Amino acid sequence: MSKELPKTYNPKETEEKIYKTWEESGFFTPENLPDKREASFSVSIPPPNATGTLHLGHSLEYSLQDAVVRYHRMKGDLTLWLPGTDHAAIATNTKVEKKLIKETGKNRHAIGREAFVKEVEDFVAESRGVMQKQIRQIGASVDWSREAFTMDDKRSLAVKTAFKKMYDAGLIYKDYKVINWDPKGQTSVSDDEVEHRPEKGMLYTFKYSSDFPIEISTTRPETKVGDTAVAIHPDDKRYKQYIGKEFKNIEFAGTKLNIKIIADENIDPEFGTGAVGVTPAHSLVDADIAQRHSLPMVQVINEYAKMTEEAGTLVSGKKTKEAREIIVTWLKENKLLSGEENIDLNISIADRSGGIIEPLPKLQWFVAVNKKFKIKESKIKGIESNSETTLKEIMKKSVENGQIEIMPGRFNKTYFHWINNLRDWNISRQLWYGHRIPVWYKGDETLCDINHPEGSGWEQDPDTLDTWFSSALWTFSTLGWPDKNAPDLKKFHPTSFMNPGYEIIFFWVARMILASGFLLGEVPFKKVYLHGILRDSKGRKFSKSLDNGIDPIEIIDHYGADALRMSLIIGIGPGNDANFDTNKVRGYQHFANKLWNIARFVLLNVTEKPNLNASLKDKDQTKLEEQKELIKDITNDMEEYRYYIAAEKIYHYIWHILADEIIEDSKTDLSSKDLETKESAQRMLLELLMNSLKILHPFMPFVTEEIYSKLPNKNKILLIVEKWPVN
RNA sequence: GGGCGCAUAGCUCAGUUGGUUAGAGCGUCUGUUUUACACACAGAAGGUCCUAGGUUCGAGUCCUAGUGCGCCCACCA
Repeated sequence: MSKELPKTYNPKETEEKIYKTWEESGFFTPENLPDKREASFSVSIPPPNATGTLHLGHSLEYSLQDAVVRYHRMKGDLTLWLPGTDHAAIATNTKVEKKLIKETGKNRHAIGREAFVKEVEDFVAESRGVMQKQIRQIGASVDWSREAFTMDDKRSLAVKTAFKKMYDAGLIYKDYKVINWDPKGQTSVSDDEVEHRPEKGMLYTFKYSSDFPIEISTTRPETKVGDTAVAIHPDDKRYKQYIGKEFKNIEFAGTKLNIKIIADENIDPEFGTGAVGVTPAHSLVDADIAQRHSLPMVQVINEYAKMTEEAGTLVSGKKTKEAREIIVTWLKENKLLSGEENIDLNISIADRSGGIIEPLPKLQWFVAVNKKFKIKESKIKGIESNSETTLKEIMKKSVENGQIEIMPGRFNKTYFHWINNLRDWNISRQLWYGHRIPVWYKGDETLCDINHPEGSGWEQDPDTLDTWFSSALWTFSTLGWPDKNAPDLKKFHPTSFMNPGYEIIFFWVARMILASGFLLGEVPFKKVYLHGILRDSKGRKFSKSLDNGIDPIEIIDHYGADALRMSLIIGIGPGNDANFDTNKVRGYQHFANKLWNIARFVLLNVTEKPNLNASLKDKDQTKLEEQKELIKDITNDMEEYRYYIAAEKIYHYIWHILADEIIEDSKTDLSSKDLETKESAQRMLLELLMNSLKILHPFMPFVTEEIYSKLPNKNKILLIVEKWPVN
């Protein structure tokens, strides 16, 4: 070799150049891959939110996915890794509105829907550029020619088509129901977007009036002006005599209540007084009771968490918190309050805005998960074509029968538990950024269609869709669906591997299974490898308030992308949280340098034209065979998705076997005057190094590719398309 | 209230189906310019694998109970 390698490996000089070489080679696109490839292997990237820059959690995700993808590419599969971004309606809407207020002092209403959406689109375009650059820097071998966005034209068509198909099947319906309302974000949210936070509260026990026979308990006295019933357990002897009685025009805190006494199995006679004041409009549980007993619904709280006129003269127009105090005072003054007790309770919070959820009755769109429909074509085991099924059953069977394997297996339980308790999915949001609901109204007419209906006077539903509705279609909306004959769809769906965080198993994984099952009659992916949360070195979550965020680009600048990737794979098993420590990254930076110097040593010891067919001495042959055995073992680990173990074994082999033992031992042979001895040693080292580069490449693609380019025994243009050494 | 996870070297964590002297990174100590690498090499110290029982020829690994952390789900009003 003519040129001397520098003493130390410099990732900064190498990485950008190498990534460019890969992109220009076209090998990220499966159609351009060399050799005949039968089996396809496809991965959809979990699309990062278009809200801004990527964090280390993304690096974790891409490090593993890229390793998986590169392994399969080398194995000879027709390999596709499809990139893209998610418009993240609620998150982006919030972020841009905040920015707008900060910069101009105007909120979205002040500038209007059209101008606001434009504002968001500009922001998103900019963010996406940053994110694309970051994905390149980590070395992700994604097919940029297929890049997708959940709001682009193709995905919009998919969303509208999916909506219409579900609407036509009767699985999407509009209804006036009690939903989770976020007064801060001014939108409804689904059950999954509600978080619970423990808080100290007060349990008040009282009667509506002095001549009302039953005491009730509540933590929310302000809602009691909306009560229409008192529920008791049917077997409760204390109250049995009152069942069915109605008390009309009870004077209560500035309003008049009509209370019916009803019996319901779900009431716990042991709790409180054993009697519940039923508030159908402001409790999801009470709304269920109300429905069972056909109780009237009185809305006493509005969208701004203030009391309505219906709430009566005493509290009308007040905030809920003030109303509570007023009513408690009124109860005390009228000697109706018999108990106040400190109690631990959970309050509901909207996960995005942090607003306190107020259950409200509202006209919203829902996906019916328990409603039966006839599935035309099903490849899901346990669900026959042309049979009746439900979305819930699709979600259940797809996993139950093993067509989808979730790793680690313990999450199966979580998944099934969620499905069993699942209620209809509220998919409408009162936001401006997102896919607009493809339904139009004209007078009494309602029309669901992909395009604006012909004729004038049609007005589109103002609501937008839950962002997860479009994400649910991701594995196939990116492959040409709704064109059922799209070549990509045929070749690459179901996808092979999906690598999301466990925190979105409900939001996303379950919804993808639902959507793919209904629309395609098949599963969206075969393997779900869940990853955990990456925390800081002290085990704390990364958060803005702690200001402990680490920019992956800084780490890459300092230690190299290979080192970062390695540190995010080794020792991090599926579904486990991990702490991020720069010391670990530094360790693998040293490893990259070690490999570099192994290559230097080997290249220093081979002639310009080494004899690649030199006959091998027995001991050298043995070294090759031992390495083969190790590679078999590693390959087995990778087939079983134990990348976190495989990478460590490779590390150990290269450093402590190849460098510490084999190279050390070879030094005498390399300086031998016997040509055969010398050439045998040279050949052995070249082959061991070559194989080491191949097996390490999925994990540390840059440094291995760079070294590969300098080796005399390469037989491909680039390492990325080299053949995996065993099969 | 239901479900799940974790507890292994000073620190952060691996340990696949139970099988020889329990591993990695970082840290500590002692040496060493040696055909590459001081981002290195040679060597060393450091572990009752949370506790107590049990199964087994054999347990960090399986079972039971307990202790301490952590997570998820759930509107006991």
